Amino acid sequence: MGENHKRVQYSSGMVGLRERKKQRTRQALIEAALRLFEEKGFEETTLAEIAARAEVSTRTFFSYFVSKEDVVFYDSQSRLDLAVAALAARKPDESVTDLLLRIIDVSFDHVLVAQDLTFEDAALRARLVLTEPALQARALHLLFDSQLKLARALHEAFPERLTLVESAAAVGALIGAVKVAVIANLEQDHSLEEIIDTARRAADVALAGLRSLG
Amino acid sequence: MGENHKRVQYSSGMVGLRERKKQRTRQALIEAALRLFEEKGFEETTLAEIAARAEVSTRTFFSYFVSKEDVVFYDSQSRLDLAVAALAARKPDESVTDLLLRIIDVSFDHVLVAQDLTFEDAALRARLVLTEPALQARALHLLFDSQLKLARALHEAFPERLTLVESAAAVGALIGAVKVAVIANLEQDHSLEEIIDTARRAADVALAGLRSLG
DNA sequence: CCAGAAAACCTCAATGGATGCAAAATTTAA
DNA sequence: TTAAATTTTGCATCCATTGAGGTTTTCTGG
Repeated sequence: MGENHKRVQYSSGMVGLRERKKQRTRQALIEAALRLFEEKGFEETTLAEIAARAEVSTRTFFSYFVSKEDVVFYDSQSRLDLAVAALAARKPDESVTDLLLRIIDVSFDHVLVAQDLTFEDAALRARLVLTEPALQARALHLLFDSQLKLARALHEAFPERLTLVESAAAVGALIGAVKVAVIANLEQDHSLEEIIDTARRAADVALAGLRSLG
Repeated sequence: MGENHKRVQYSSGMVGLRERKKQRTRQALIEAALRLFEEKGFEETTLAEIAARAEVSTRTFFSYFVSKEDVVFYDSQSRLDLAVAALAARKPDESVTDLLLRIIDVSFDHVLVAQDLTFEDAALRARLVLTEPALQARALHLLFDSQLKLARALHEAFPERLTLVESAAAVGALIGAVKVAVIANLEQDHSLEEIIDTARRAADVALAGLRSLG
């Protein structure tokens, strides 16, 4: 048994073993948590159980997620990044409303393809968020933060055309309309297509007013 | 010492001793909590301290409020009632947008006069909610619930004119616009008048679109 | 291959919010 | 005055979250 442990040379873009292990631990925690939430519910699952299934100590959980709720929203950051990127990549001739519509579309696409990480967790997450008050509160908080960041980004994208207040009002109106409409309607319809349709109708209501902004 | 303990006769509308004591305990808990949050911050205040200052047991706190955060929002229910009442008391000729504007106004008036319960707690509460993440999450959750209820009430007020989705979109757009705009702007201005002005401008942006609903 | 240095992990202990339960105190109604 | 109904209280307990200190693993430069 000889030389099979040559020194690894890290070229740019290459990640070391440490980093890879971290990603694996993170994934293990996410999967463990989601499976357990699915099997026995959010409240009924303890952190000790999650950590045990992921084979780490309870303490370690908190170096990956700030709270038990947070593990459910593991991809919220990348989602926001996506929206902000869509905003930054605007075409010079694009109107504000077109841009906003495109952001809505990009977000929905993201839900549909779920490139980010595996599973059909989208449905599970939706069920959990709709069911568990703690998760609902966390979701609203994250969404709100995203709105603020989007509003600032929008204002910076159109500094001459939109004031900060107008940007915030636009983002708030659009997302607020979609959010409340979708949730209010959620007890009736079920298919993803219907939900997306509801969202679009709500967005239209909100956007009609935003067109006056130019 | 003789007869100074005659039996109290309860006439209609009169509340018994039990009920009055409950109200007093509730008030004591609210005041104790707010004072302590003001003095040492939300996180730094323990339930034991709140209960001690209100002169009840720690356990009793939880028969009045479901959580530590909840004390801060002691009047959220009556606020919602107010808005729903304003909605129910619509004039037959009033348009949807006028009605929505009136609800916004009613809510602001409520902040300004604070008839409900005492103090200039409004400012303290605003500071706390803006500062403490736990309170912010709770506030967003309560606000969201209110929006859903308002949306349903609006739909029932105009069953022929607005679908549930349209009602929800309208409420979500209006409140979403106001909320995000006010918060986004909060770092700059300070006076209550400026804030209300910001809110009105945001409401205008959202309302412009809602007019298309009739 | 080896010796730090740095990063991740682990164990242990403590804090504090929240809940269930049964006994004790208080208020109401008869 | 007494019994029923309601509140309050004193535990006991659960569990999320955090801090401290020590151990293992990975990385980096000889």
